[in-house]
Amino acid sequence: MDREETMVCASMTKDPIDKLLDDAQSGKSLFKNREVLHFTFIPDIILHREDEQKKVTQSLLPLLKKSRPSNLLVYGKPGTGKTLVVKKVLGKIQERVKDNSFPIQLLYANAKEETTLYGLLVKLGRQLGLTSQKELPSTGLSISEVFNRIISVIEKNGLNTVFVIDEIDYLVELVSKSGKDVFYSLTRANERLKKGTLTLIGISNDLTFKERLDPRVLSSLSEEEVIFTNYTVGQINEILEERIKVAFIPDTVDQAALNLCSAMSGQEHGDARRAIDLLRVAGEIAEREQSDTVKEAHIRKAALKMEEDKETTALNSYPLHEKLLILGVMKASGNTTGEIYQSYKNLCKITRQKELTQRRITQMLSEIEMTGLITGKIIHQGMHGRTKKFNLTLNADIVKKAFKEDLALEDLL
DNA sequence: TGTCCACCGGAAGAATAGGCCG
DNA sequence: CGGCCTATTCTTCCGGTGGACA
Repeated sequence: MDREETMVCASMTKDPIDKLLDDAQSGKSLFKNREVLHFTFIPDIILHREDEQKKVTQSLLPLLKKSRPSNLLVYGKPGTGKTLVVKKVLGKIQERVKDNSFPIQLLYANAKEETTLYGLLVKLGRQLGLTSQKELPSTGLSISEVFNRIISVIEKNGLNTVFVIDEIDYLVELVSKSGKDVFYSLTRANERLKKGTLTLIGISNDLTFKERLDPRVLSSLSEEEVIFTNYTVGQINEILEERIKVAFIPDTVDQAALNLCSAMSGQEHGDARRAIDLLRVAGEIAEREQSDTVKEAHIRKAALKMEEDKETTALNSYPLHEKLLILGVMKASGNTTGEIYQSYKNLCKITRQKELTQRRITQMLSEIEMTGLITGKIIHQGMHGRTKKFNLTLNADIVKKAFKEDLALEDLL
């Protein structure tokens, strides 16, 4: 991608920018194939996941025989290849079944990316061909109506659908907020279908989320379970080596850098995604610095950069009032809820926004606290009442940098 | 020992924004 | 269009809290 874009620009010549670009291009590249360093790039071999692949495949075998497999629950920490394996297996099954008049429709949604239950269902519906606003409006219908429409498409076309819901633990949150029992309908949808089938594959990072689930739902959702273990540092090392072979020009990654990279992401979480991303970013940094090889220092820099980027995107994805509130936390004279609320009200006045009530603000603070951008702690001050004190966990400069682009906040920075 | 601060956080329902249907 | 539906966000209301201070 990057490379293509630069080429397009460079072909237009004359500009001083192009000069720079030309120079950069003629400088040596460390990469052979950068694509491979995206975790989601699926190579044919997914290392060290043989058991899991086998289990997932086994539980989905009925699809080949035109019958409905059990619903499936997949557990594992982030970066353990859960989604990759599921997608790979389903892809292969789809491939085999393509010509025997038994099409499999694959639907994928990530519950974390949707703020509402409705949004999640719509996302799934869209993949079933309910694309137009008319067929499936993005708001306004009742949940059960959306559900009925999805079911009726499946029925009408006699589809065999596989719903893959990533981070399904998050869906429990969404459901519990609105009280509707969509989960139940989903897991039991087959009883309503005369033609076509519906198989649910839930992917979860949180091993404890079962406890929060309605037992009726649980029994039908986790007919089969596959647990993905964390990668060990050694395994991550091998995975990286494998990708390095394809992605980099030979001998451009120092052994020390490789070791550091697998250690940094492996020890704590066993997270291969992070390891691969880290390596890619480090490679890019090294290249920009015109270094011949990727060194330990580049890995460290990359780790910093990734941390910052993560925070920046998290900050930017907040709605306006949450942003104002975060700024409020930054600018407040103290860090108790009352002081933060005052500060927030002030910012509202400046930006001419209607201020929300303190109740709502405390709720927002708790929500932001969940994501880890701020930390809160309840303290009792005797006569001076009870309050919760909040602290920003990130650097104020990063917040400023992140919010700079938001026009509504321009005056505040 | 009792008071009382300053806010917590649950519950309920109003407000808003959209779609249906006659 | 008007009446009625739902989902989601926000407000209103309020009982509850733990310890410093009188």
